[in-house]
Order: sequence, then C-alpha cells, then structure tokens
Amino acid sequence: MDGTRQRRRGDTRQRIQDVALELFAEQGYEKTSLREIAERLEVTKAALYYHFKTKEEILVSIFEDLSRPIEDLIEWGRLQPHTLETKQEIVRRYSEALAGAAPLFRFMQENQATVRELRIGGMFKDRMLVLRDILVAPDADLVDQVRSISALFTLHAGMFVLQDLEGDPEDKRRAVLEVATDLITRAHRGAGES
Amino acid sequence: MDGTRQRRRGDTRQRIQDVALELFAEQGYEKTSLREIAERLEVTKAALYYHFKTKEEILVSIFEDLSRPIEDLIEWGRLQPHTLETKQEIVRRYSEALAGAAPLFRFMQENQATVRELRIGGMFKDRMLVLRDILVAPDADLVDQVRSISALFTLHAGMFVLQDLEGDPEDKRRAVLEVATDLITRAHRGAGES
Amino acid sequence: MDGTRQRRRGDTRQRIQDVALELFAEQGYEKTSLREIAERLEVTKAALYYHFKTKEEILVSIFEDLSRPIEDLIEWGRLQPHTLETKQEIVRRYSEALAGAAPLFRFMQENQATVRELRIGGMFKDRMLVLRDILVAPDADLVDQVRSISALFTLHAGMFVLQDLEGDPEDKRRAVLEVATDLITRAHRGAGES
Amino acid sequence: MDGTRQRRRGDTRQRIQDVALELFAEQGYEKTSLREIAERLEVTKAALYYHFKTKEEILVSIFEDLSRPIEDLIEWGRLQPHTLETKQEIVRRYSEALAGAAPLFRFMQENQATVRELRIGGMFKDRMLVLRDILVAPDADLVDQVRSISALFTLHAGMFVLQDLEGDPEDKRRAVLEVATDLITRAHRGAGES
DNA sequence: TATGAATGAGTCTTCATTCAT
DNA sequence: CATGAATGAAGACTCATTCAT
Repeated sequence: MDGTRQRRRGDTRQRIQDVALELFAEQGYEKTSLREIAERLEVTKAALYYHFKTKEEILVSIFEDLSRPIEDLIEWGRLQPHTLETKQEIVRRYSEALAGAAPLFRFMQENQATVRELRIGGMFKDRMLVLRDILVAPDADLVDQVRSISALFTLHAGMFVLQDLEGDPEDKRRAVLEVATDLITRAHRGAGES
Repeated sequence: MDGTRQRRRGDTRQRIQDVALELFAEQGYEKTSLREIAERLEVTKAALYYHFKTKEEILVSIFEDLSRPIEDLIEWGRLQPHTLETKQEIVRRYSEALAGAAPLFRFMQENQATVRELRIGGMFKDRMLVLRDILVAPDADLVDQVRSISALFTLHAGMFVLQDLEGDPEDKRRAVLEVATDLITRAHRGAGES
Repeated sequence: MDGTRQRRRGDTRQRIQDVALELFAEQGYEKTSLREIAERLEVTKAALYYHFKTKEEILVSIFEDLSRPIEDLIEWGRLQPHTLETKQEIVRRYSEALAGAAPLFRFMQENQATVRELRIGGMFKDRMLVLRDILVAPDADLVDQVRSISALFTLHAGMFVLQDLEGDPEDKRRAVLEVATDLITRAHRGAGES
Repeated sequence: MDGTRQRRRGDTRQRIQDVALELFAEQGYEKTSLREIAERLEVTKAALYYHFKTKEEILVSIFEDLSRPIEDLIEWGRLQPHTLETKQEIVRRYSEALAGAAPLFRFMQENQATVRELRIGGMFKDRMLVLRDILVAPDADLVDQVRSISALFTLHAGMFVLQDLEGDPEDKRRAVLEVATDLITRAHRGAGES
C-alpha cells in the first residue's frame, strides 16, 4: 500500500536481475561487485544468495530469460528452407530481437573476454554457429562467408557504436538492418564471383 | 652463454610487455593478475613495479608501442584528399596494421567494457572517430555511414572470429579485406541511393 | 558459559576499538597494522572491514566515542560568560575528561604528525581553537595568551610525561591541574603586565 | 661553473639531510619514503645508501648534528651550581637553541610515538631527564616539579602551536620564554607553598 | 660517487561465498 | 524471505634494503 517496499514482495528476484544487468552492462561483469548490486537494491549481499547460487548464476538467468526470443528465432530458422527470403526474414527478426534485449547484448559485445570463460559463453557461441550455418552455405566462397558473418557483426555492434551518432534510434536500427540485409543478399547470390 | 637468465639483462621491460599482452589477450585484463605475469617471468611482482608505475601503465605502454603504425596511418590519411582511392588504400593498410598487432586488437575487441574505463579507451576512441571521419562524409546517407562503420568492424572482428574457420589465415585476411573494401566502395558511391 | 568466544557475539565492534586504541597508543598509528589488530582479536582482517570501512574509520570512531565528553564540555563553555570562575571550571573539568580518555589523548599527543593528515586532525584542531578562544581574550597580552595555551599543554602533556615520576596518579593529576589553573588565573588577571 | 649540479659535488650528504629533515618534519617519519627523498634530490635511492646505512641513520645523523648545541648546553648546566640564575640562563639558552633547530624539534614533538622506538628516542629522553634534574630539585614539591616540566613543554610546544597566531616570530619566542622563565622562577621559589 | 635492477615482506583493501539465526 | 557476522583468498601497490657494475 505504501508502494515501494511492501508491494515489491516477491519480485526481488526480478529486481536483482534488472539492477545486475544494468551494472554489468555499464561497468562490466568483473568490475561489478555483489556488494554494489545489493546496495542499490537496499538489501544485503546474503539476500542475493537466497535467490541465486552464485554471481555467475545471476548472469546466466538474465541471459536465459532475455535471449529466449533469439533462441526461438534460431529454432524456427533451422526448420526453414535456406532460401534468400528466409535469410532476410531471419536478419530482420534478429535485428528486432537484439533491440528488444539491447543491454544484454551490449554486455555480451563488450565483455567477450569475460563471457568466454563463463557458461553463457558456450551457449552463445553455439547459437551463433547455428545461425551462421543457416545464413551461409558451408561450401560458399570464403568472401561470401565473411559477408554473412559481417552482417551479424553489423547487427551486433551497430546498436552500440551508433549511439554516438545523432539521429533517431529507430532510424539507425533500420539503416543497420538494411546494410546487414544487403550483405546477406549479396552473400546468397555469390557476389564474390562478380 | 647459458641463454636464459643472464642474456636477458636489460630486456625485462620488453618481456613484461610480451607476457602481459599474451595474458591480457587470453584471459582479459581484470582476470590477469600481476602475480601471474610475474610468475611467468620468474621475477617478483615488485620487479614489475620497477619498470611500470601501475598495471594500467603496462597496458598503456603496450598500446602505445604496438599501435604506432595505426596512428601513423591515420595521420597520413588525414592529409590525403578523401577520394575513393585513398579510402581503399587506408582500408588495405589498416587491415595490414591490424594483422601486425593482432593480439593487441583482439584484446581491445574483447575487453571493451574494461578498456572504456582505462586511459587507452579514450585514445582508441578518438582514433576511431578520426578514421570514421576520413572514411565517410558526415553529410552522407545514414545507410552509407553504417556501411563505412561496418567496414571497420568487419576488419576488427573479422580476424578474431574467423579463427574458428578453417583455411589459411592470409586467405581469410584477404577475404575480410575484400568485404571491407566493397563496403567502403559502395558507401563512397552512395549505394544507399540505388 | 565458556565465556570467550560465544559470549562475545555482537561486541566485536567494541573489541576492535579497544584493541586498536591500545595498539595505536602503544606503537603509533602507522606502525599498527590491521593484521596485528585482527590477530589479537583472533578474527580475520576481513572481519575488521565488516565493521569499519577503513583503518582511518576505526580511529575516527574511537575519537568520536571517547572525546564526546570534551565536546560537550566545550559546548557548555561556549555558552558561559568568560569569567575567571568559568575558566577555572573548564580547566578542572577538562583535566577530568582527559584522564577519562587517557589512551586516546596520549595517542593524539604522540602522533601529531600522523593525526594532522587524518580526519580527526581537523576535528581536534577546531576544538582546541574554540577552547583557546574561551580561555583567552583575543586582545590579551601576548604573554598571557601563551600562558593560556601553556595551561592546555600542561594538561595534555602532563599526564603522559609524568608517568615516569613516582607517586600516586591522582596526586599527579591534581598537581598538573593546579599548575594549569594557576597559569589560567594569571593569564586572566593580566600577570603579564605586572 | 654552472652552479647547480657540478658545484654540489661532495655536499650530497648534507643535501640528503636537509631534504630528509624537511620531509620528516612535514609529513612524519613513516610517511616519508626514501623514494620521495631521492626524487626531490634527483638521485636514486641507492645513492642514499651510499651515504647512510639505513633510513634511521639519516635521522640519527640529523639529530646528532643539529642537537649538538643543546647537548653542550646541558653539559654546561650540569657543572653550574643550581641557582635560580643558572636555571634562568639555561631556559634562555635552551629557547635559543630550540629556535636554531626548529624543524628538528618540531619533528621530535610531532612524532613522539615513532621517535620512542628509534635510537634517538633514548638519547633525547636521557637529555630531558638530565635537564629536568638541573631545573628542579628531586625533593621539591610535586607542584613545583610540574611547573618545571611545564616550562620545558611550553618551550617545546610553544614554537609550533604558536605558528597559527599572528605576530612576529621573535616576539612570540620571547613571550614563550617569559612564561617559561616565570614558571621556573616560581618553581625555584616554591610557589607551590604560598 | 653513484646507478639499474631487483627482492621479500608487508600494506590496506575487496571479493565471492557461507551459515546460523 | 532475509540478515548479521564472518572468512579465505586474492588483489594492486609500497617500502627499505641489497648488490653487481
């Protein structure tokens, strides 16, 4: 009834994830301490351990919750014929999915060294490999393979580095998407040949 | 004459930089402790402090030493007319420069969150902005701007992510270069319009 | 019932302060390490950090707790008319207050260089200045000003240096008090003139 | 010929003492590192070790050099009859001697805890005891003993604490001297009796 | 008369984690 | 559903000192 503390009963787990992601994305995983997270939430460190077994677990849970749409997308993509239209559709939906969980992917992008050693490192890498295999035929020209991978990077990095640029975020996202789609399309057609 | 300890007199500073870069690139900056670096070199931690004032200073000195060619390239590029040929030349030479200091740039790529808080974060960002301004006219179509930036990412990320792919590294580098050059060329011509 | 470890639950903070003050007074602030304090208490260094944020904070907390009576005295003195009787009363009560927190003031006396750089240095100095302004009119004869200040020193130093002298401590304190009172009285009357 | 570096040949030892005393007095003994001293002199730490065996030795040598006049004074005083005139003379000359080596005695005053553990601690204390025995008869009234000791403190502390007070330093020294002389005189006459 | 290079012991401090209550 | 109190391991860094040159 007073709104702040009482009403939150039960959503502490969620609040931990929110604050943790915010800090992880801002400062990096290693530089964010549990003390800091706890302080922001005005609970004790021990409370975090009631909800999560380890620091890494907090991150894993965030990753699992927030990257579900991407997992679904990849699952879907796997079952489609690998036509150009499918690829374009995947890129389009991938772009949306990234935008929907921007802080998480900013974090993944900026903490690769850390993430690599963590459980989510493996999970993420596996997904990327599946995605790559959908987007590019393994027997394709090397240049076209690079083009496909480049499309993926463009999507990933695009959102964060473009923050510096002025302009409407949604405009920028669409520009990024266009470039990625273009790359995928050229890769599909074998532009490397021309 | 016994080669290990005696001969090394005087090159300790260099050896520190080498080992540090190796470990920083492998495990990340924060996860690499000075103890670890010292142990690998079979010296004490205090010896590191004889040669460098802080942990960060070690990194800064590596960055300064290894990224000199890139600084020179950017300096050169600034003075050229911003023609398509210049841009292509810059991309070509940038690709070479990155390959020449691969571990450093792998480190920069994979530790962005950390690097951002460090002195080299600012230095690096400034350089990238200059490079961007050379490669893309500020009044260009948004899509073409993205294309230019995408070219840069492709070069940066290309080298590391492509390690997974089988094939000759030099072949891969050339493939990456081709894609980047293609992106830059299309950006220059205003492909976004067509 | 076993008295040592169990019964102490909850008074760790106090025990830290006690041991710390003892060691600070004995060996000085810089020469007393947190390791030493922790060892005496049979806890880990980290336990100290649960109760206090820094080494300095331990000292500050001791100072605040133990010098409260003096703060109160000064506060009281400020509101009194600056008559001879007031001054004598202040000196008397000050002497008692010092005796009540002897180890702290011994520490302050013997670690002036250190204390000056610490937070309590400023606090203490401010108090002394207020006290001085109560005890001596700012327009007084220079010699009388010195007399007042000398009274203060006599009280401060008296207790520690006189430890060497044989005799009952309470007798010595009263002797010191008499000399200080004498100085204050002569300063008040303008003995410097005669 | 160029005056700074060349001419200094041979007086490095002296320069070390000067800089060391300055820093010791300013920051305290423990907080002053040999690195700091060396840097100010633009020599290496190792150079300090050419001239002095240890850090403590630097301090000892300073003490011995600068407190010679006081040692002489005490030696002289010992041989005089302990008349009032002698005592007054000693106080007068002691005041001068202190003023002549002010930084050293400021240091002694502000680093008592440190000094106590050092070699000079014992030396200094011994001298003080001799001085005390000259100034006050061991069978004197307790209050008069305090008065004598208070005179000494007044001289010691006077110079440093009075720095805050406005006014000509020489004036202040004379005021301090007057108070000290007064105390000694009253102690001699047995003012405690009256 | 110094220096360059290094060491060993120690400093304060932070961290993720635990567990009885 | 959480806290208070604590730990063990480790972190970056500083210091006085040494010694071959």
